[in-house]
Amino acid sequence: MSVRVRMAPSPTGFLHIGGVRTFLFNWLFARGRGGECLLRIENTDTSREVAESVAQIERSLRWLGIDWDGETTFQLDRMGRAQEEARRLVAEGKAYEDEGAIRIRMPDEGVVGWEDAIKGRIEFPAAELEDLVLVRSDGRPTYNFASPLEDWLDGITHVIRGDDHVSNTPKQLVVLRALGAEPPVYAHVPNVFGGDGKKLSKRHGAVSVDEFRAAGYVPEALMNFLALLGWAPDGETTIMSREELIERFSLERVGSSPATFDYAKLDWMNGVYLRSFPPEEYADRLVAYLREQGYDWPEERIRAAAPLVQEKITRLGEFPAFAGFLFGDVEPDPSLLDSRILREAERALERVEPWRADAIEQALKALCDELGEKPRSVYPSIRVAVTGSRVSPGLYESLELLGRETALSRIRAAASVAA
RNA sequence: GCCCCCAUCGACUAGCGGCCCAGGUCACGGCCCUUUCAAGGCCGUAGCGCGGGUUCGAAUCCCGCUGGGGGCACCA
Repeated sequence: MSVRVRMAPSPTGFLHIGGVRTFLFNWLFARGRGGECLLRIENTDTSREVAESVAQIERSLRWLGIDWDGETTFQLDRMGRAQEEARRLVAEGKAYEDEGAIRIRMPDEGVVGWEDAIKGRIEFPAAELEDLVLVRSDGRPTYNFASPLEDWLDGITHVIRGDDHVSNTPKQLVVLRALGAEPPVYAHVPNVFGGDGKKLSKRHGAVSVDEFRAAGYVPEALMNFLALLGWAPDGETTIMSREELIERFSLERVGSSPATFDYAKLDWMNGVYLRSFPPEEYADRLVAYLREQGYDWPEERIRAAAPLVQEKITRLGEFPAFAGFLFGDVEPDPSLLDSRILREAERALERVEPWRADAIEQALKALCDELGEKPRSVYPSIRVAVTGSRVSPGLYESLELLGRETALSRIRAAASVAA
């Protein structure tokens, strides 16, 4: 039997990272088995749905590298079919009308249960189930009717969704049974928390895919990190390519307890990916990122700066603050400047030929010897004068890139304002 | 209130009765390297929620408790 799953976001604004993790599990599961992965928008409620948010959802998924088969479908499009099926159930005596709405009869004894692919056997006492509204009095189907109905019509074999749907499952199982449908395999993945044991939300940090993108995370890292939230191939492996993720993913190894989103670990992992890119690719990504964020800095200069920061920043978003001195003026803090050292540095640097990092290094080292000081006591002043900060990329490379003229004029200017 | 789910270092997890006085990764601490910051190397702190069982033997199985989460709509 070939596998078919579906990702079913509700079109309420942005794409939440917790939901993305669930979609990722669907996607990895399907792709790992040569199956299909559908994208279905769950909008039985017309008032809330917005075309724009659907477009945003699609854009976010694509950016992450999650694709889907066929056209995006809308739950609402099958309203007619839902009404038809509901009427059929009434005719068969399995449902009944109630003040203009149609309700299904729930069994009133025994249990309704299933073998959850992640949580194992789950059962609900039938007495807990109330006769569910299938179709509202205004004719629109409810979620708990439309969703299983569509799963059936679409031939969904595995419903992999959030934990919060566990209590909907018995209802949907009854609906499916009444419809005469073979129920799919259900797999309920635990929630994602933010540090305090509460559902991940804005107060914990970034939550939408767009925010992570804007902060300079790369999709490979985000995907790798998300995959490991609640799933592990073994106890050792942490860095895995998209292909490896697909190959190794399995529902059996998804844990049943909720996971906490650890931003620090994501940062670390993003750094691992950033450092692993070949220099040209790193530069490509950096340029694309800065363009996306609206920086109009010259591309050649960004490319030249890329190697200076690749080992040092963990998110592309750190680039402007870290290497911005290469693209605009600086305002060094006078109290961090030493005019004597700066004048000596100016003198030493004037004669450097050619203006390259290695020659600059020689000159500066020689200066240190001359002054009888350690680099650590003479460099800070120069660094601050030239980069505007005590933290920066390598000093020699920074000076080279900046050019002799700019470098010297910054040093001169700094010397004159030094405290 | 009722129903359902969950429970290993601060975090993600490995562990599916003996190989575990519990392993890996992040974070944290120390040392080394070092022009700052990173990166890298080495070392370290830290955990099976509690109480009963079952068993020769339990982190692993069972029961209870406690704690956390989710759900009880003509929302999705």
